[in-house]
Amino acid sequence: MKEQFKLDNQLCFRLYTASRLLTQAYHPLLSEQGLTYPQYLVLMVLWENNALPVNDIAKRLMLETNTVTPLLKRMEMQGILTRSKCTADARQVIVTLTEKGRNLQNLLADVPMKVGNAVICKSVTPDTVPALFGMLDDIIAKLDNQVNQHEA
Amino acid sequence: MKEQFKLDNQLCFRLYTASRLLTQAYHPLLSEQGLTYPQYLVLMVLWENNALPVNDIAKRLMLETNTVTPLLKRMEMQGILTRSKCTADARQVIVTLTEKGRNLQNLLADVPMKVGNAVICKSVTPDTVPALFGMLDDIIAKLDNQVNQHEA
DNA sequence: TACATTTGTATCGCAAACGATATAAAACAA
DNA sequence: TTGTTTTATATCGTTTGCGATACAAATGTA
Repeated sequence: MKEQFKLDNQLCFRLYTASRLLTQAYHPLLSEQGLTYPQYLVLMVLWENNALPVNDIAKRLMLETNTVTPLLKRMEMQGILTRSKCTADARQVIVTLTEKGRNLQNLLADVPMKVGNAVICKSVTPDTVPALFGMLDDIIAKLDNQVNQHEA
Repeated sequence: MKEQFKLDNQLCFRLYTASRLLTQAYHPLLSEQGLTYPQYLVLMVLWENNALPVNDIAKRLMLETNTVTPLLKRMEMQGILTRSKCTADARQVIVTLTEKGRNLQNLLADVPMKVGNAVICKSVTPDTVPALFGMLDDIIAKLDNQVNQHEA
């Protein structure tokens, strides 16, 4: 059995598992407001930028529009945001938060702290988080470059 | 805008994105053999342990059986493994690799190195990977405990 | 202007994930 | 032994992700 095939030596499996479990930690907090984790991500983007075209939201989340479009439609049906054709460029769909969407920030005010506390452990503390962020950001940048280079 | 709601301050979004992008890096290599990344994870478990009940596979991957069962059925249809009732305990379904499933290890021999090279970057090197593994393992253990305690 | 190309978004199909629930077999208890 | 609980899997429904593709609007070009 080659060492490289052992599950315990896989970075991807760790990222995949940590991502799933941390997303699950959000679940009870978000479902109180009828939200999923990807919907919460869209909200964070729109809280920073009240109105954006679909493409900008997708780029910010590093997702494809074919993932984001149905997600936005579901959020529109919940009255969290509106989708409207841009007059300047009729191809674009501008996504705008509603009052309800903006107000969700207040209703979710304690989510970041609760989830933050849930991950604090021996090796992950306010002191070490910047290093962890740095490594993850580097991995993301490296992989993103490779995908983009492959396309070009 | 509260600092805690900014996308750039989110651990979960980084894990989620890094996981997705790294899984995408596997895609061209795995699709050559008609495999998906979760199927590759199942293979790694079974290469370590030629035959296992469904539950053991699910526990090793920290997934629910309702995720693993359909995954295994698809792999069975591809002739990678077999699913058979256990005679000692008729509730269990024992999953066993076929010759084809075992042989996939040879066909995928260069995958770990290729993907490994794809993530090497400034802050992620053979020297720093152990620290990264440690932090991710701690996060996973902490979150797993909280879920299990919540159940008990 | 006419035509080709690019861009922005959406549709389609399939494979995960996972909460909720069902079902049968085993283990346990009265 | 009978009834209850637990265990191992599976089914169902919904939401993601994403590759492949479609399509209309905008842009570039001959």
